[in-house]
Amino acid sequence: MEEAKMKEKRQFSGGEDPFAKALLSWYNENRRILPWREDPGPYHTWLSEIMLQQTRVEAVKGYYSRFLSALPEIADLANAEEEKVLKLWEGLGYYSRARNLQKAAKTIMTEYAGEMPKTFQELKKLPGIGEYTAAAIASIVYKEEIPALDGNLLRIFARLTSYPKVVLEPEGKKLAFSYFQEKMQGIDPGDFNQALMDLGSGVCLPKGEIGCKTCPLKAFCSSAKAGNPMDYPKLPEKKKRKVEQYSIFLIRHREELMLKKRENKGLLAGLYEFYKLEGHCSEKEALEAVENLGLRSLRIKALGEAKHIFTHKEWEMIGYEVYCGDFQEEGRQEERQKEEKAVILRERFLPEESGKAKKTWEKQGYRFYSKEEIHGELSIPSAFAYYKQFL
DNA sequence: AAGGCGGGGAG
DNA sequence: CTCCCAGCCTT
Repeated sequence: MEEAKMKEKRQFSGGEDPFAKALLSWYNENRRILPWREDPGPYHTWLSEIMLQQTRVEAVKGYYSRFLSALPEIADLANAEEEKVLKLWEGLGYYSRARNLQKAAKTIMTEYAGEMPKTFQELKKLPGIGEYTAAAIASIVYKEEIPALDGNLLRIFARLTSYPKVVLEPEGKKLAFSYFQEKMQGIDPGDFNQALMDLGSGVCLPKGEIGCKTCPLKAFCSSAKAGNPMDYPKLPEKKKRKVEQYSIFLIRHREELMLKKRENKGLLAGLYEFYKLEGHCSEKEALEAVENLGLRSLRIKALGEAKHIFTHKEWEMIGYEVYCGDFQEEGRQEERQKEEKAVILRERFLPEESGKAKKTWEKQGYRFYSKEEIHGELSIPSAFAYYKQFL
């Protein structure tokens, strides 16, 4: 009911060009109702486009509304703690997007008087905004006639023209750009772009059951005529993933757990991780490692194996949970003796002189965090999803 | 031009 | 398992 009403409210003019007319007419009937479309504006469109980079619409919806509730205006984003922004992004992936988003927000506040720049060229200067995103914002919000070439538009172009080469390469993008820009003249460019995106996600699918029968552009499609749309787009050669092995440690002391904030660049930048060693170590080696950190281990439990697949690498992990006693001078004698009885693998007393080696973990950047801190503030990536269940 | 950078859904 | 997703940045 509500949906039908909103659709009715907007009509999309396809102009006189038959291609655009067919596309926009289809869009008018079949467009998706999405939060960022129904409540548009520079900040909303920008946020949605960043979240949607290499990410499915369904995955974004929840993050989008939660993010906007927490940070409703660009100024709120600019002034927020980085930790908070990352927490809002936790699990969404490509975390540099979150950092760049906030960096750009700060730039907008200081260099643009708090107002989003309004042209493709200016938008593209902001961190995290590349060719596609600048085109998307410029066309949707400011009606600039620029095709927003994402995976959908490139795939559709390749099929429409039976493009014989890899369309993702510069030459293919250039041709696709000209092709669509010519057809979007005189039409709302935001609608044109989004119509193609919806067509790509609902009809002109990458694989599976392709919807040529219902496609509004069939009459214009070279590969459909030839009967081989699935031969396009031509794909680049794929590369092998590198496999890495790690041992993951849930090191507990009293009610706290040892974690480290990762470096601010590279893989999973700025996120938190468990104590971790390269390679798969045995239970015995695990205990030695813990003791080398300057900790007194009481119990160890194998948590099992887990695998996480990234785009370009693969982690094979084994995990241990290690309970640690108080450090040397801490704790009462009585309690310690009780703890020692709980040792199931072997007993262990740190010699007094090893007090010097105490807290080696801090030198390596590790710290103990409470459950409240971990759940409320720290962002732990999904790569550790299997071990997060033991939190 | 090539490679790094997440995570998840679908076939 | 493979492919791909409203791509961007660094080298």
